[in-house]
Amino acid sequence: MLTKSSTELVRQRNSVLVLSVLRRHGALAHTEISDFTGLSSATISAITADLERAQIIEKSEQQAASGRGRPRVLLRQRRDCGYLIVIVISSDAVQYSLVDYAGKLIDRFSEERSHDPSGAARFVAGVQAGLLRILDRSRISQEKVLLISISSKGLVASDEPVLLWSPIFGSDQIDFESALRPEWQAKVILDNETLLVAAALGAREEIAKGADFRSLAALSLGHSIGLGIVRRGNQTGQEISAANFGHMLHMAGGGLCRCGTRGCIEAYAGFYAILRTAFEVPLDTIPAKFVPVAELDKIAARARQGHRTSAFAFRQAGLALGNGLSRMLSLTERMPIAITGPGTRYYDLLRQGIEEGLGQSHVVRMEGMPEIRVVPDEPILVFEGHLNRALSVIDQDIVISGGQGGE
Amino acid sequence: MLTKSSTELVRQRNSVLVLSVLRRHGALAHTEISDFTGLSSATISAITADLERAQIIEKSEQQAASGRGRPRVLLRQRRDCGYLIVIVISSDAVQYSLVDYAGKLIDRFSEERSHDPSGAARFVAGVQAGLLRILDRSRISQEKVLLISISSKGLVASDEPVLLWSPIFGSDQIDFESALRPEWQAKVILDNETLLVAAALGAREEIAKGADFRSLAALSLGHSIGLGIVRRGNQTGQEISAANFGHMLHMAGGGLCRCGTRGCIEAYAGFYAILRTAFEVPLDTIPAKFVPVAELDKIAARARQGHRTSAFAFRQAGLALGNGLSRMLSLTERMPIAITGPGTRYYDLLRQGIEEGLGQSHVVRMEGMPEIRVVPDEPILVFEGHLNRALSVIDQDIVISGGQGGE
DNA sequence: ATTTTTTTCTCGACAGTCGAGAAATTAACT
DNA sequence: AGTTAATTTCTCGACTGTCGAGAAAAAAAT
Repeated sequence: MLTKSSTELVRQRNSVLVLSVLRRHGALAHTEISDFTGLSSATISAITADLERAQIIEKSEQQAASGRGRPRVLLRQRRDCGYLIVIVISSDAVQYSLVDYAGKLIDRFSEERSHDPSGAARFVAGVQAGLLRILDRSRISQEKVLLISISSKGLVASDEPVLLWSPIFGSDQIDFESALRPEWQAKVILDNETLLVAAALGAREEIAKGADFRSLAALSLGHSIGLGIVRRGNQTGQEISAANFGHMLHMAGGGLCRCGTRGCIEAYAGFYAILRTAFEVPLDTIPAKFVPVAELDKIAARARQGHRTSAFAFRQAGLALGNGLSRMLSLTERMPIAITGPGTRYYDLLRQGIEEGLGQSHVVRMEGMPEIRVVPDEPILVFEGHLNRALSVIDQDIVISGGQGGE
Repeated sequence: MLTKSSTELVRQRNSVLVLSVLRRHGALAHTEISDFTGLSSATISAITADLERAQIIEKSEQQAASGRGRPRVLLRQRRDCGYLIVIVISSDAVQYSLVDYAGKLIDRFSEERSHDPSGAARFVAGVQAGLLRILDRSRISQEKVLLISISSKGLVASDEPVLLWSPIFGSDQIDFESALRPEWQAKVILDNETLLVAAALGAREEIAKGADFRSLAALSLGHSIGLGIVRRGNQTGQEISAANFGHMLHMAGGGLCRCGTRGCIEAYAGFYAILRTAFEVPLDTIPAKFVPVAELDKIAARARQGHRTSAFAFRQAGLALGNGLSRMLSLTERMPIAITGPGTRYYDLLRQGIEEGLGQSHVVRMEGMPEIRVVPDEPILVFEGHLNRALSVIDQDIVISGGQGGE
């Protein structure tokens, strides 16, 4: 549905544009902002004056004059304009990070997650406590927290911050919005972890390639399997789509998955599945809840030394991944695939299976093998994705609300 | 990538908005346009005056005054403002339609496609001839044709009007842009046929449900299998994604498909595949190029009378479709599925298999069976999709170019 | 001290939207 | 017939926004 436009909307959009340029390039002078945005100098004056009045940006102290002429006045975000809390939920820990408006990490700690199945209610209480703790450690007032950005593996609702299904809590849903709402007035967003990885890689790609960038998929290999897809939208930045890839059907009536269904990709390519195949345990055995990486390393070592069954386990995993990716590519355009997560250390063993699995489909035979790259440092990408996404949401909100009520 | 906004852009967008409202509701008075768009009366005056001057819309003749007060002056598109040619390519014919700017069908004819494999080059020549013919029959000058909107089954490039793969020409690519470029200055767009069906259904849904509409998939059953997905985008109307669903891998190393790959969905659910299974022909037999519907009707009749192998063929087909759909749903959000195409007449036989196939996956077990509806009149939907899409593209272009050079 | 160079700020012109009220036009009422 | 009420369209001034040009500021070079 189209909607009406007004001159005020123009100002809003251009203000967001200025903030985003500032975000991408750091502190900038008047002239540089004008160059990057394509807006005229007069407009930059007007917009920056507004933003300064609203205490969103500030003039930085005079730096050593670089050349002759009137020295530049650099503009930068006010760090104390607002804060962001990032919560990364993984299977064994929850990491809390406090970030200022300029994107600088102020504080961070992790809390081990006990593996008791006490469920969602207690976990939510833990998150509430964690939030208060990070706030307390840094002595920042609660109102200054503009956004809480959460990520988890699993399936996330598209419009609300609700975790629909996760490998940790199963289908015990968690609604973070309502869990935090009375105390926190900050906006709450929730994203699939691998989606953030894809978003981060997409942003990097876009900086490198510019308009040539079209789309990209990120595949995360670990205890569970995740997939994120980033596509460059028509105009509105880049449109991002999450995925429940790990539990896509690989083979009807196949091996039993942790989720209780048979034949999921994860039941072939998850760590526990590789273990199961390597030890020739029947495929309908209820899988182990958690597999130490050391265990898998041993199997990998054996496989590399030529041990048949071990190599076969990785090959089967690759095949499931390859088939799944080929199915994904049947529904989207051709795109490069980035593989991340702890499973990348076994890529040498998985590769042949992945390629074979891909090769069995029409799209790949027609368009050729997609580019596959390995990007091991997943946690960095997750955090980067959080920042990209969260800070641009904050920019948006801050401009719409016209600063902190000051006008 | 964000881009700068200006006041002129505001006018453009609002002009497009006015045109789109006119499109949806037919001839409207000043006041009504104001109501529908949310723009003030003064703005409507300014915009409509511009559009009238540019000869895009016109005041209609006074109608019988309906109530008291100053009588309304209805505004409507000028039919002769420009024309659209719609080309629907199907396996046995090519249909040409000439439509005026108001969306009214002026002329239409079909040309049988000879089944000779003389290939793409000759086909392109046929299209060129067809275009000239429809132009000639209606005595409309070539410059007045603003857009040529083409649809076909198969895989379409996302940014150019290039047919990458089709059941008819295989991977003999056809670039319609360059094929028509010297003679025709009209814009050329190409869409997957089932995508247009999905777009049309999505538009209907959006009218019925308003903002509640989120997304929808259309599945077309016939000699080949097609899938289109429509999602409501963030702001920019609805974003649409094409799919190569028919040749998604159903089962590795499975039955031989027309495309030369093994195990495609089509190799189980296409008409020829159902025939093959019903007659217990080995699955690696090179499939028939074309299957008369009457032939399939016979099998269906036998199946309905309880004939085992025939019923099995439909069940297998349903299973492949259900598995495929479940895989699609693993990569997207939950959405209703509309089934169209000639294959809908066998839906009673396919249904059980489809539901079983869907039920084998994690998403469906978790979120429940998606809503499935049967919408048999596919050709109408294809044409409706063409019109929706093409006319809104024309509106866009016409506003940007500021009418036909008149200012 | 003056000139050159570079950056920032300011002013008037222009484009767009909006609200209010004037103008137009018909039906209904006395 | 004359007047009033209702309804629609048009117009005017106010406001917001962007832009180009040139003034003002400030440091280096001459």
